[in-house]
Amino acid sequence: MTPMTPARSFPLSDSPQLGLRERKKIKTRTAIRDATYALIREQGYEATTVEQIAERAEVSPSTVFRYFPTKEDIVLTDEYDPILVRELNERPADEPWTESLRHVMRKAIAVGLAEDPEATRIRSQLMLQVPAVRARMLESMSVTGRMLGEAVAERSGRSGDSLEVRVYTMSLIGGLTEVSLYWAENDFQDDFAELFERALTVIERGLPTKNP
Amino acid sequence: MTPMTPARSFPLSDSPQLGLRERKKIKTRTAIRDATYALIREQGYEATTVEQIAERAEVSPSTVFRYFPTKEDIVLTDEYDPILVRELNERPADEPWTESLRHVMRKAIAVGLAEDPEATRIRSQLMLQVPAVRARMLESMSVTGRMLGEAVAERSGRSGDSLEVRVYTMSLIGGLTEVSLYWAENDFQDDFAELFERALTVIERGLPTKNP
DNA sequence: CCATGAAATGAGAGTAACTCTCAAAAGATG
DNA sequence: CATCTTTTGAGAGTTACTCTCATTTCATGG
Repeated sequence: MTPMTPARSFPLSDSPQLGLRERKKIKTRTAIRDATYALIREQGYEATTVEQIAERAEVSPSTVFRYFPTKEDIVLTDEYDPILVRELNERPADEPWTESLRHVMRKAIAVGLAEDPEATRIRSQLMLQVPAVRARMLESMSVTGRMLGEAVAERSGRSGDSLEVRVYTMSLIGGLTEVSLYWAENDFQDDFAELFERALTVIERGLPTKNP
Repeated sequence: MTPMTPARSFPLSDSPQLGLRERKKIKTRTAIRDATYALIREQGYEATTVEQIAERAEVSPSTVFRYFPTKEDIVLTDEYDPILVRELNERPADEPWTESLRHVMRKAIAVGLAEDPEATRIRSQLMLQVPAVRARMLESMSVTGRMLGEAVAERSGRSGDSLEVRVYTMSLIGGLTEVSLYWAENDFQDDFAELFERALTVIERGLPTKNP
């Protein structure tokens, strides 16, 4: 659920019994991300260079690239996909899986919006304005799609590699991405959850013809 | 329908009463594309530099960038989107528009496969292997989606900007993109048109649950 | 057929995202 | 504290892409 989940790494205040090394890694990771968001807010995406990001995050440019393969990824990457899938697997097994999906997505959206609304908004905005970001976003959505596909497959008694499952999940993802775009285009004025419900309805039931 | 349409420019043997200038432009355009396809076939995508492309096409690197904004676009761009939309608009107005879509897509696929099967295959392959290409492909599909959306909107008595139309077309596009990927992954052994039909069915009717 | 204007091209310099390599720094471990 | 491993920084190199300007190439009217 890349577009509406927050950017932060994990639990961040409580870092359990991880070694100092691991904790530092998490810290630089979020430092880089925070620096990036700040700079983008100030100057926009294109004007922000990786060198500037490195400077503000107080690391070397090399390190930035070690943590994020591309500049777009700094903005886009999150760690919520596995959580999302786990959540889906925990739904009661006899629930129709479209309904499960609905629940899980709804929850993901709620959490994302609550936990880091700014990041969520910045992401959607960039998705709208910067083609490279949008492209990469779709790409990463397709990864999410594959994970969902696995879960869906299990439930629906098909293989995750089957054409049917893949087409279905990707069409789902494609549709939902469009919701984010629509939301951003209208300056975040609509209620995201409601847009999402409408979208799900369309995807499930198709587009009723108004003039037959 | 970017992924399954050929790369060639227009009519190419018969260049009507276009000025010499226009004809030359078309020629360099296809020269660049042909050079690119050839080099990719020989060395792969990453290993092929724009400089090499320019050299083989006998133009300067500057010119390559004048014709195609990015390297990925050389592979991906086609001029069939408007044709596709026109075709859609020419379907009988009383035909259910899902049926119209079906017809039009089917035709696009047939034409694309017939006219330039190699380009079609190379594209799908690159989409599979090169993330940058796949990303850009999805991006360009979303443009196609918007055009389709306009047409669909007119038919279904909604605005092309409505959330419903946008979600619907993007989910359609997303699903169909997945068909190309699936096809490429399985080494083009399946019958594309048949895969496409199966995908449309899933999109229209949803995924029937096998174990309720 | 040539002169003038407009458009396309090439050459070259510049930027910024990435990649690779290697030596120095910092955390883990006994 | 000594050693081993992982992480970092520095720097050089590649390549996609941008901009500018002089030169060439086509279009056009006389």
